[in-house]
Amino acid sequence: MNKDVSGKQAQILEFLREFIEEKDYPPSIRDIQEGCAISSTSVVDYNLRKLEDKGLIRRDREVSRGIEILGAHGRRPRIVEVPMLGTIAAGQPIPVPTSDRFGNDSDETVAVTEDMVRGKSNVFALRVKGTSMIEDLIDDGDIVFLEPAASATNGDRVAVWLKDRGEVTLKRYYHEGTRVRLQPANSTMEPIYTAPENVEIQGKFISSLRPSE
Amino acid sequence: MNKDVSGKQAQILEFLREFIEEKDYPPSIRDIQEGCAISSTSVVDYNLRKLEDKGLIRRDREVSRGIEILGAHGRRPRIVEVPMLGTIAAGQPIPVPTSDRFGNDSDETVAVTEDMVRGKSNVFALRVKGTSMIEDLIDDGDIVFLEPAASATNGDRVAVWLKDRGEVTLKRYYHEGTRVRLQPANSTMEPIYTAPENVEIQGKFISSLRPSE
DNA sequence: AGTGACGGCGAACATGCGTTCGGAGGGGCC
DNA sequence: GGCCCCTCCGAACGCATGTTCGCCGTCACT
Repeated sequence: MNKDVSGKQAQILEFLREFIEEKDYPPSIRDIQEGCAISSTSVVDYNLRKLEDKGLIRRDREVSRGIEILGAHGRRPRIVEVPMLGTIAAGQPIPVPTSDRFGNDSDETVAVTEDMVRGKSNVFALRVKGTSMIEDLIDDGDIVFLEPAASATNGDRVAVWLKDRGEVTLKRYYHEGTRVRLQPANSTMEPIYTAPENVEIQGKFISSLRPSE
Repeated sequence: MNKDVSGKQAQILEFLREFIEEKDYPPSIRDIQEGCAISSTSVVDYNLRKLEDKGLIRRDREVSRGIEILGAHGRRPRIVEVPMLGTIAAGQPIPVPTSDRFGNDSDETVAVTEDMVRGKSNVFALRVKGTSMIEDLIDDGDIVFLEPAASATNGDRVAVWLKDRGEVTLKRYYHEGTRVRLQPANSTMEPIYTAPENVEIQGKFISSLRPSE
């Protein structure tokens, strides 16, 4: 079978992409017919079957507009909207992310492709203020994605709540005997030493993103 | 008018999101009816009109499944597929991105939200090999997005083709009198000095992305 | 009680839309 | 020519689906 689509089939495929991009729902067979100047719906059907055979689209039979583009150029990467809960590393407390997501609609969110938060489900985002993690390549203004966590292993980058100071900060976490060392990734800054009871881990670092201004 | 949807309308909206997320095309009114355990199609229609009045969805009348979710939670951020043309900073030449995009379908691409390449149209991506730009927060393994360019102003981060070496590298560009200085952002590395005729600018840095492994 | 807005019901209607079918050119092959 | 395979036509068929319409119960207000 001719694997590389050509002519009419390529045209239909292209039309599919444009239509979906524009309208957010797939075209009907007759939409395709008009859009590609094809004389009969059966020709469209015929070529759609071909495309389906070649694995380029998937059709839900008996369902209006039940066409879905497959393959690298059709499969839309999943987008996740991550709630942006505030700013970190400069004093302000952040609210603990509630598992109750309902009613959050008015909150600011960042939309990212799902590979930024791979696998995780309750991810939240914080905007970084300051350069204390610069050597971990996290700059002022970057966005970090965290997953809720209550504990960490040494070396993890975590958002911690310092009870005595009433602030939240992003640091590397080291439990050293009877104390906890919160290590900035910035050689001009000193680590924070404190008692384990004074720290409350809020989230674990997943990934960071530098918004292109 | 009651702006905050509740009960049945919220349920329908939620069903819409889930259905589209799963199937990639909108549900029919009867799909909604079943999915939300509603007794009549007219009730669905009634509530859809309400939702439309409130500006939460858009309907294409007389069109099957012509429902589109609006608002922050419905509008999918645009995704752009950027061609990944190769690796940069360790010797291998990269092909010049051709303006002829046709037939590129088999090439590897990265899908990112459009804000990573804001405004630009012919962006391409390269995977960074090495740490020569580490102080610009570009690490080994990062992906950089570049726009085609033939010239640059001092301080720009550019991908340049070094004719005598036959390689491409990512550096900061400084034109200094009769020579060009290509400055790594890594204090352990020395700049490259060369003649202007020897360098050919291939692209200008737009943004970088650290894939979460 | 009367009234009117609101949300819901169920049936019928009119179209949208996928599918099917007989048929017709146009190669490639014997 | 005769025979297959691919592609395309046009029309008809029939289920899918959006829409309309009359009617009902509830609630607030008068």
